[in-house]
Amino acid sequence: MSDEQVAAPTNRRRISQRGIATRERILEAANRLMFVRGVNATTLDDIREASQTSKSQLYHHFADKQELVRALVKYRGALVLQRERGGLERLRSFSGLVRWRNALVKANSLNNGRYGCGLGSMAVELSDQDEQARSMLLETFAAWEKLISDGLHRMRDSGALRPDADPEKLATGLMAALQGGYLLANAAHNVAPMEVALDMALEHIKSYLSEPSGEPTR
Amino acid sequence: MSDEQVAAPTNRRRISQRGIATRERILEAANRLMFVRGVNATTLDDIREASQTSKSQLYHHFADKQELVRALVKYRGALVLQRERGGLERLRSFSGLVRWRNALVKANSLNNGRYGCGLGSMAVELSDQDEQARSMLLETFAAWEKLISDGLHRMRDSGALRPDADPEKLATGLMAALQGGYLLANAAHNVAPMEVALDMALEHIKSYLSEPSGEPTR
DNA sequence: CACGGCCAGGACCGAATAGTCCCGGAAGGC
DNA sequence: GCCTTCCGGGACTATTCGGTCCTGGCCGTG
Repeated sequence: MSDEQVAAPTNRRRISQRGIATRERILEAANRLMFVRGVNATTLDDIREASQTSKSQLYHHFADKQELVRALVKYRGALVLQRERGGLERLRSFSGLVRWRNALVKANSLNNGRYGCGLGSMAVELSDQDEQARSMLLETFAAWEKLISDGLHRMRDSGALRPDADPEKLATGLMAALQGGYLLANAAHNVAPMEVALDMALEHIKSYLSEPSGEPTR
Repeated sequence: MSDEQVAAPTNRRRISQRGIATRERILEAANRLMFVRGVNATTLDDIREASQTSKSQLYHHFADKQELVRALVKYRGALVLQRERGGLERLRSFSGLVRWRNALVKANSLNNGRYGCGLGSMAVELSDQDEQARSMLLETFAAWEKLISDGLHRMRDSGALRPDADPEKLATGLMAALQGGYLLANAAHNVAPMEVALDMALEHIKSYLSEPSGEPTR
């Protein structure tokens, strides 16, 4: 772990492109398998096989399973944030939110609602058993919510949202609806509940839109 | 399971009060432990120890761990529905919903948001690994939502809710907000997100209240 | 009061899975 | 072009945990 700190006299490069590729392959396999089976139900042998590597590599790149899981939390968090940045960074209007909603629903409908949210599932499974994983997930959720609330702030600044709208609370509510929607959709093997949940959150945000464009509740 | 059906000639009582008590003790212990550690992270030895019983009892009352987990799903589902029936059966007004919300938040705040919803956590952990458990959880969620939507129907029939309110969708949205709130609160070790989520859902329902009592959006 | 069935206890077994070790071989510097 | 260094492979070990089995004793019944 921290023995990279101990710089040997001769500049030794402990990084190698092949090594990085292997590490990536392991994480990618862990990501796939743990997404569908859950973290605890996935064995290291499953991962080894799926990643076309070996035990020694797993333990070369990760101290133990817990470390691998933590690395996965980081990995998956980065993936989600990157994806979400694409959909939210330029958010400036309500219709942008609708497009964002549609993209999430569409993606999840490919699985018929199964598996839920990569981050949400891990949060449920790990929050009570790995404090460090929990706090990383918490940060990721915060960053994700911030992408949303930043967009809402822009909408408020531009006058699209009324001044009394609270972007942070709206973002939290939307995130909860999203996560709850994922959860119910997973239990139902059907995206419908997720759609209903997101539509509720969007209607709630809609109720904070400024008058000009019409504010009929229905 | 169904071998009680096969009635032997002589009326043999296979039930005994002590046996029932033991079974109950096992389920109660499993309920407690799996609530805080999660299902997969709880071992049968943990349960045996916590319930002051032995291995043979576990396997006397349950065929295997999976059966125990399924029994727990039923057990916990019954508990939740019973609790929720108390809070929702007489629901007739918006303030009743607020009281219901407050009770849930208060209960969860005792854990500082930890552990989440007993049903929701199981749904996440089991949906991808036990089809039967998933469908039982799905039914339980449906029954829970029905308690809510029945109340909303009563409110609509009495004129408290506008005719264009859709009790089923509102109930699904509320349930998603609740589950998402539990999830975020668990990750944060803080009930705040759950409160925000529930308040969003309640405000959404509020927007469907009839005019007379005032309909200020804010 | 004796007998038989059911329940509690816990030692024991086997499989699965996390984690270790050693060797072969490729890559890159001297 | 050799030699050190690090990466990859997979056999091996240890442990945990689900599941079995045998023993003893309590309880109700004839």
